[in-house]
Amino acid sequence: MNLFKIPFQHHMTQFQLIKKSKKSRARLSLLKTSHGDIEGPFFMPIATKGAIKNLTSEEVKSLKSQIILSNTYHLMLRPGTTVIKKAGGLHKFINWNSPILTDSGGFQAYSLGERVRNNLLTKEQKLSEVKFSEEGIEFYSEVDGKKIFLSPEKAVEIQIILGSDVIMVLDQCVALPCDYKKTKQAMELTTRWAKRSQEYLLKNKTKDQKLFCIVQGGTYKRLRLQSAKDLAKINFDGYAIGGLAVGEPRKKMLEVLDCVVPILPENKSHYLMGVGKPEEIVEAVKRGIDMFDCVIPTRNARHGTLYKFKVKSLKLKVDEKDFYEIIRITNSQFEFDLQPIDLNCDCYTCQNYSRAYLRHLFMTNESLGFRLVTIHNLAFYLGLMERIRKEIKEGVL
RNA sequence: ACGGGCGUAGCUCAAUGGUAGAGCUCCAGGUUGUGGUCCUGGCUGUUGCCGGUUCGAAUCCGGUCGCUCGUC
Repeated sequence: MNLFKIPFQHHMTQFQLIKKSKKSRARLSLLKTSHGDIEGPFFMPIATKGAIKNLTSEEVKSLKSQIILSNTYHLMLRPGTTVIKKAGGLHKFINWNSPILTDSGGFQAYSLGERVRNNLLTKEQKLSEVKFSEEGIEFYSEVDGKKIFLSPEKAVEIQIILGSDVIMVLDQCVALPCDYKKTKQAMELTTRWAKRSQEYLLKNKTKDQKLFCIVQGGTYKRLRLQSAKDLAKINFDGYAIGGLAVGEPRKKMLEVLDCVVPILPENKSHYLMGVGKPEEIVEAVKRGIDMFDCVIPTRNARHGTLYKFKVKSLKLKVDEKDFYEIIRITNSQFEFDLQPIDLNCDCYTCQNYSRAYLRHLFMTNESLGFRLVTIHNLAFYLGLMERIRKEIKEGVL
């Protein structure tokens, strides 16, 4: 019997702007969720299928990751919502008590479409097209080839069941280069889907689950502006920028941020999806972005590419892109190198293991190697965000 | 001592008379809301050595050196 059950309050402050930099558009923020508050700018490690590859939830927590990202599309295929519902939601299922953001599946449709277009699928995989319509997206399961239909409502419904703290709207991401007309259609469809998503969520949610919309429009400034304006008229909990870092020059990406971020609601989260390299993250923070996610630290770890700060000083000279370096651990120069990846890193890997040992683990294909360097790369990315927050606090960035 | 087998890239081996190759190693790149423990390139050769046959030899023949197995 819970007599003191507090009803969900829509009016509570969910996003707090702590500080605005005077040197750039960078900001310190606090995003409040029922699984805890998140200090921004922050980075979300990727747990597509409900796991940061090679790590336990406890390990990710001990790295001080404030939030992780999972994926609607992958989880609806396997294990399916029935299992997760029975487990009591995704948090309980994967033993992660902190916030979770779930991506909607729109990007997976785009990615699959690209693979079909470029003939990158293996013979066993079906060469079926991805079809976008007003109603939603039709594509085929990678698991058993079964036809799958994802509408904006369906995507939200699944994310409600997953229990994610931040729900992403279904969107249409276009492959670059893409002509103006097609880009415009995709952008407008994404906005209509965002409205439908919100209507569905407001009718069906029973607890604090935020909804983020997604700005589209390719590399056309006019379309990006229209997208941002249209979405800003609707009261979403956060504003994501999608469809970037998909092959366009970095300069283009920053130009889009320069024109879009200033017209997003100031008192809401700004999320740059899928980005990026360390220097890109810093540049985006300076343009007013609060949230990031990217596969780079975890995927590159598995491919033997490690990240290391070059300078001890907290000052990031990001314009010269010289504040970090890359180590390819399989290079023979590390065969006898008994020092840690980074002497100044306090991660579990650097405290206990040498480059020579990590190289040995990679050369012999021991899965422990993947675990240890994934831990380090995430420590690097999360440490980068910590430095960024500190520099904004100190008025440096 | 006799008989058989083998000798090709740093390593393991392909190529049976017609442009000397692969895998691993090594080196250099790449990876951006994970369908990826992956992808792209690059370096490396007096084919043990000497001679012969042939338009042409890693390949066939003779010799020689080395390794290996077997028999006495």
